[in-house]
Amino acid sequence: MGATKSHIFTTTQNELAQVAKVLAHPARIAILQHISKQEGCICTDLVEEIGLAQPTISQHLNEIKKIGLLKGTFEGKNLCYCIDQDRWLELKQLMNTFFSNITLNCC
Amino acid sequence: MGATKSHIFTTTQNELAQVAKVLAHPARIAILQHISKQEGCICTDLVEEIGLAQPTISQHLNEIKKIGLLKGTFEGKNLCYCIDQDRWLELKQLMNTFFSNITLNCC
DNA sequence: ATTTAACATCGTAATATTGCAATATATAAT
DNA sequence: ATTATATATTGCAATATTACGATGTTAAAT
Repeated sequence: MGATKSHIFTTTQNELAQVAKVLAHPARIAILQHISKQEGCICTDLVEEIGLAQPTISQHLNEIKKIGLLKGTFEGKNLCYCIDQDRWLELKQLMNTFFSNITLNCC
Repeated sequence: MGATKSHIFTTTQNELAQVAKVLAHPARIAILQHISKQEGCICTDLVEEIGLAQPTISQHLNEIKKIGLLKGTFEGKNLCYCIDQDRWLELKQLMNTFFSNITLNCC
């Protein structure tokens, strides 16, 4: 025991939870907001901006990447990437649908 | 180390992450969806519906309660509660604002 | 007053997350 | 080729989450 029992839930329920999990850390919220503030792709020092150690930032970026939210060049000296528009709108839609489908017919 | 460094982030960033954290489990998504399907307040067997043990469900309900999303009677034999409308709309708004404020000006 | 039913709490095991130092890798610059 | 710089990976410690059995609590029913 201790692990989430994903198999007893629907695909959508698991998907929603997975997206929420990525957003469930202030560092990842901050990273997304910071990328969004940039003009184009981000190539600057996210480590200084956020205030966590480099491996920690790298780890958080990986979580965001896992759900397909980042695209760009990931090799070489300068990492240049940005938010994947299509995926972002997809997830925004998913969240919005969830929030809208909860009907409040009580109290 | 191992604990989230909340103090280096803004109130909004922490708040968003906290809300997302509550949604970051399929059981809690399922619970919210199930309450929403009911006509009025929920007084039925959530344990059977979801398929997790009673203490586990109780724990998840507590997480949802912590961010003020449930209201109703919590004492006695029959637990009757529902989603707090004002709070729900507040959180929906918070999430929506976050998603809308991320601008996609790249690639 | 006892029993029963519904839910909460406690204790604990399994697993996941967070964070960072150390180290590896990969490219650009010299 | 060597050095410098940027990011990834590894390994590990601290903490948090998930799940449930056992037990406690509360109130209605008998």
